[in-house]
Amino acid sequence: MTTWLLKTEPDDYSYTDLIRDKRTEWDGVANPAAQKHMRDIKKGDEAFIYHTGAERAIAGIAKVVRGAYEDPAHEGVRTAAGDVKFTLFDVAPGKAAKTPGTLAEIKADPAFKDFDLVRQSRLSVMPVPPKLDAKLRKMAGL
DNA sequence: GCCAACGTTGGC
DNA sequence: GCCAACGTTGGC
Repeated sequence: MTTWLLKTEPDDYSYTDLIRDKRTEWDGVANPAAQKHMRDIKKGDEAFIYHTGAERAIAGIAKVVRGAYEDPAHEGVRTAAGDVKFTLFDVAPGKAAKTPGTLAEIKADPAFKDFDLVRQSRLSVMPVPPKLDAKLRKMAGL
């Protein structure tokens, strides 16, 4: 069981949209580093949904209802290492955050100093180490 | 609105 | 295969 963090621009797709849809394919990720992480996403994993843009806060947590599978839009494309290059996974809403776990709050805690969200601001899919997972849940009231 | 950090593209 | 130019993301 791994916990992930998924970034989204709420104007494009927000946690509220996920609640409305009840389930969605997490697509639109082209970045190779993010795709590398996505291949490891399994059914039963959980994922914080983080809103970028003006919000910069955790909006809620989602459940992975279908683990990584090949994106039919890019079928047959492989990486140099022979992995499926483009995968998708499906998520369903979990709980909405009671309190926003803001980026400012995250940055204020030295434990997050090496976290990808802080270190590599452009990465859109990243694993959350267990210690940070617990802290984030506390911050967001999840 | 700006710009740093990073990815991608295309000419060589 | 390198790298300069260009495009994009996301925090500020």
